[in-house]
Amino acid sequence: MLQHPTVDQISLPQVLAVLGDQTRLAILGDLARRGDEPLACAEFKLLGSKSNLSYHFAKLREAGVIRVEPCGTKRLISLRKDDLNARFPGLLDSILATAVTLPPPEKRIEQAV
Amino acid sequence: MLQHPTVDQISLPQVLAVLGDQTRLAILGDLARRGDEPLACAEFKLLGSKSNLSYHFAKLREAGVIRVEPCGTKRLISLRKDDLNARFPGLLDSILATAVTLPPPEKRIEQAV
DNA sequence: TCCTTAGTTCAAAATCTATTGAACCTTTGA
DNA sequence: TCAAAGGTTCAATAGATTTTGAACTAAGGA
Repeated sequence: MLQHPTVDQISLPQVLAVLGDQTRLAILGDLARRGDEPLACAEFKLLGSKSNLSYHFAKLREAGVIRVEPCGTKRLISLRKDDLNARFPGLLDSILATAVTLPPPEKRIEQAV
Repeated sequence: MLQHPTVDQISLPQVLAVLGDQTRLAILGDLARRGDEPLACAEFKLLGSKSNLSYHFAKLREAGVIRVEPCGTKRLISLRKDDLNARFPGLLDSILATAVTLPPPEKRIEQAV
């Protein structure tokens, strides 16, 4: 099973450090724009290579920002909205408000089909 | 004069990246605990060496998190509370709520007089 | 004027983070 | 059973960040 921190193991410095990155903020923006629907890793492919995304998902998961659940050959990514709200009230909302408006990193443009 | 970004130049990824660091979060915690009183650099000396703090203050200033004003031979550090609230409503408050409770980095303990 | 206080700057070293591609694993469907 | 889809892991590299100490600067007071 994939390791996820419990709510009280989520650390502010770690969450901030993990979200202080264009690619990971773009992942958050995509998740938020799609509502509460969990997305498979492949949905984010414009943001980087498979292995690079895998790295970013692990960072987000270890920090407690996303949940990753195996589902067949896929893995579904979802935001740990309730957990983050419980731990740091107001934080996620204020970040998402801006994250959904952020221009995506260069790569997405270059690789756009 | 010291360069400070204007309110609309403040960038979320940069603010988050800058605050995703124990030392800088501790600086924020100290500022918040002292109310709105500006503090001189030397007040933070338990958090690191002079040159190291100078580096962290520059990072915080460049990201738009603090304001640094010369005052005699000192420099007074203050939080850009209003500017951050205007740019990212709710963000600073939710971070401060936790930052003021955070255990200080190891160094402070070792160097405590 | 000279000294002290307070902080900056610089270059070097140490450390950490992100990115890549190749090889791999696991589940599912044919 | 085999192949494909969807991801992970690893080692290597590149790049960025943090830390250090020594040398420096600027303002204020004796």
